[in-house]
Amino acid sequence: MGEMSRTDPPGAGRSGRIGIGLQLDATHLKILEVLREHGRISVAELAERVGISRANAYTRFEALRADGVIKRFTLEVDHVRAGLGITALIFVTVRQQMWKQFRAQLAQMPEVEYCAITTGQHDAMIQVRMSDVAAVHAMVTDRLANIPAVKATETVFILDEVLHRPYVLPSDQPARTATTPRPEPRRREPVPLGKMRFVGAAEGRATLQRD
Amino acid sequence: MGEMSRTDPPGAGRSGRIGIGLQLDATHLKILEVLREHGRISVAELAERVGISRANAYTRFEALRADGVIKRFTLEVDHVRAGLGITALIFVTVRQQMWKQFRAQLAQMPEVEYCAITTGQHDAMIQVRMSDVAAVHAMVTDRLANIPAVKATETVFILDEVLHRPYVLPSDQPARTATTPRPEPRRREPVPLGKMRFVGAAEGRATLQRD
DNA sequence: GTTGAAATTAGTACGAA
DNA sequence: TTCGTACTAATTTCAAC
Repeated sequence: MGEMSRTDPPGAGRSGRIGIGLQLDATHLKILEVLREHGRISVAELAERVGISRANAYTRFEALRADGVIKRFTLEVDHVRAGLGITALIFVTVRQQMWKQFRAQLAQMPEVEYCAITTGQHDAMIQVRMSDVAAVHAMVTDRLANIPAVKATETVFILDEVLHRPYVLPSDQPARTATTPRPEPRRREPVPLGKMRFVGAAEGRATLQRD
Repeated sequence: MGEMSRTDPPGAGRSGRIGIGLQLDATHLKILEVLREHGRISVAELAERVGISRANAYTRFEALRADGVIKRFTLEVDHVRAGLGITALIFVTVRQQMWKQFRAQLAQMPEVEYCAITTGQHDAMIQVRMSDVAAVHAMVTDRLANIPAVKATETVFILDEVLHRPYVLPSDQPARTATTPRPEPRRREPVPLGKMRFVGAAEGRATLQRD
């Protein structure tokens, strides 16, 4: 089988994309739904589950890869059994104009599973998995605190992961209700006061710069 | 190929596990490292990359599955190309003693990619992917606000995902420095004041209940 | 834990609808 | 585009070392 595709996806890896990409139809989504749960089944079995011919499955499968919709195949592990049973979220306040260094430092931290730049009170959220809580403490105080770009951190622990889907698809979106149609008239129901709160970006965040 | 393993992992799916699980050695970790990047390669090629015989690779591969360390094979998609370019985090305050309903409701929301119970100011964090910001708004006001267990929400948007590893492994952990050895003497360096802040659980969280 | 050979399955190429 | 089939190549399984 080799690697299933020797050719590198044309636009993969680049952030700015040139082509518009292929339009996903229901069959494409079905393929992604099946592969989400069974990323290692053969294309023949994939075709059977989706209800298309094998040749068609090969064509679409390769198209999804070539177009970059499918980035890579991977797997899910049981973190506890893998020896890293403690998960923590670290919210980071980044010193402005040091974003580049912040990103560079993070790239060298293999213990970080996820990092995203966010709006709101903090600037970034980091998710780490550790063997014990002491390791989290060490991570925050020794590793993160030594990064000049890090101004402050706030750590919370994850007590339980209720659900964790590899990804969601447009087909997972609930049908827009009558009360919330598409982006046309900009008027919606009055929101129960004090129940919801959107948090905008902190000042000076417009200076967000890549690399 | 079929599904690579017809036998169901013994302890998979159950939360409380009976067996202790197998002890992962360096070879196991290497296997997981390779599969993390190339979840679809053949076991033959896996053996070659890890540097072991094929039969050995089959044995260990199956052991990792049977023991539940490997939960399932999946893939990564480009969310933008898949049509869901907006990612948001919704921090939820849950009405105490309604955790069970909260979990039940979430299970019926396929648009939620991730949900974890956390310590700190809020009770849970939800990650969603949507086609546009209006959809996030609709999600929060129509879907979440209708859940009685949800007392309040706070939404932040993800501006950029700096890095996203499928999972981290013990072999990804940086070597414990001399300043931070293993959990023995409980004394560490003084932490730069005001730089770090751990946030404990809100009051009444001890009532956390499953299902 | 390793190697080698048989049996099965996967991937490719092609013409037809 | 999609389907069906035949051909080729690779993978898994099983046996012996």
